Amino acid sequence: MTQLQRRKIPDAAIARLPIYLQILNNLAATNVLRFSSDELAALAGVNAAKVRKDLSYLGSYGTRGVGYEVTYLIHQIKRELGLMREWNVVVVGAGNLGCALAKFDGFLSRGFPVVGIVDNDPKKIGRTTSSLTVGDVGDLKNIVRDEKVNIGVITTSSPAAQSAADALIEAGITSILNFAPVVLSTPSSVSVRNVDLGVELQILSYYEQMRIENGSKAQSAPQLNSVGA
Amino acid sequence: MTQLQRRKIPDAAIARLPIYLQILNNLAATNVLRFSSDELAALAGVNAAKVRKDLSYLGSYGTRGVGYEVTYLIHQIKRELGLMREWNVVVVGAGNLGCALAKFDGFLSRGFPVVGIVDNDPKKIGRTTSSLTVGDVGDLKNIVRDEKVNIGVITTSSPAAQSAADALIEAGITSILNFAPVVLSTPSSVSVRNVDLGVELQILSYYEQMRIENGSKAQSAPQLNSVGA
DNA sequence: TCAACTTTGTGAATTAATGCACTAAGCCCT
DNA sequence: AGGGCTTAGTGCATTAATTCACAAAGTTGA
Repeated sequence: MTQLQRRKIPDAAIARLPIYLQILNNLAATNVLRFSSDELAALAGVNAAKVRKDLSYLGSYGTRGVGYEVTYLIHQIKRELGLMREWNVVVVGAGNLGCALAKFDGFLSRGFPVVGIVDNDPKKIGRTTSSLTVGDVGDLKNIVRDEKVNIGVITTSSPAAQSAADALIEAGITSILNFAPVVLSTPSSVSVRNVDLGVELQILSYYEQMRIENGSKAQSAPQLNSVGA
Repeated sequence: MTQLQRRKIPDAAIARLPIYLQILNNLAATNVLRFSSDELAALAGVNAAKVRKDLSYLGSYGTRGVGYEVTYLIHQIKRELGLMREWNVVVVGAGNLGCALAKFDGFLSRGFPVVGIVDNDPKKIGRTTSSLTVGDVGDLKNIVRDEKVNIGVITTSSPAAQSAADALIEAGITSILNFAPVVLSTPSSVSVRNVDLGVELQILSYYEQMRIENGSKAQSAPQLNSVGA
């Protein structure tokens, strides 16, 4: 294998590419053909040099004096992020949130079809929600194999989250989106992103309190979150 | 005002304090009295030196050779994050997600009671969801004043999100949690945290693709997210 | 054809975050 | 009372991320 190892893009830049992509999709929808780093920076609320540097990690796709082509850049960002294909998702935990996500069309529309939902509660297994029937968490391995699942979403209660993660990993999943407010213990070969609303509110609380204490001289919260592994 | 400006804690540390807090609450619930930086580091999945540095921003509350007291540290973290009081929340957008959040008890249990929910759709206004009646977005200013709202949560569609933000800001809100996949334009005096599931999935997609391309030698996704302002 | 203008791409400086490694401090046991 | 052990606190080196500022490259118009 003399194949070139993929150029390493900084994590911080990777986290911004989806935001650029979303903005460019909006531009494309309004028939904008080109954009400059200044324009995208204004729309994304970041520094223009940062935009140029981020885009430069994809390759040299701009034209000096002109800017970047919307559709071409969309293509390049999608290629880099691995969005030229679909990634199948299974939801573990068929509670309020899990069911809401299973029927949420934002997943499918962005290329992440939810192909299964499971639970460990016999009362929930067998129920149908938006064309999916809740399966048994014990069948996860079969579901992952048969449905070619790539990503697991955990929407269980906190106490059940770790065993849900264990089951997903046992089934061969290497990417997890975790909504339970716990720190999952996983091998380093597995990617975990945490979404914890309580954490977000508590961060806001800090900056809000600071504004109150220091008058309004205080800084605001940074707009990127961090989800610890 | 010769009052000392509050010690500046790095943003990265602020984003970790809620995670420590959650772990310490679990320890307290199992009657653990003390912990060392090593133990908390293992539970939080971070470096022990980082834990010590983060906690040192709160003050010098550990005892060398012994560790930290669970309940005392909980108190200190809550004080620093502004969690000694409740912060009232209003939800803008009474769709699936908005209603789910309004009845989500994780908000209340962490000190963020949802005191109101509004929409601009006459068909939704007047409906009742878990002890709350959906109000008119036009009444936001009154609701914010009467209910002493501190934080606004945006769960509208993407096109409506900016005007929801404008309405919240007009009503005097300075902290916003945004679920719509758009970059809000807000004055720098307002704190915005974005939660975008599509972005999270796309970040996972990148690292998943990298694992496929480079064998499993590839790195995993960082576990902290970033939500740009 | 060339000068003026625009905008990318990037080296280099700066700032922020991380993690090592050591010192300081307190406990415990003999 | 004192030596050995443990662990907090932190200065410093390293790494990562951001931002500046400018050269390179292309466009446009005269």
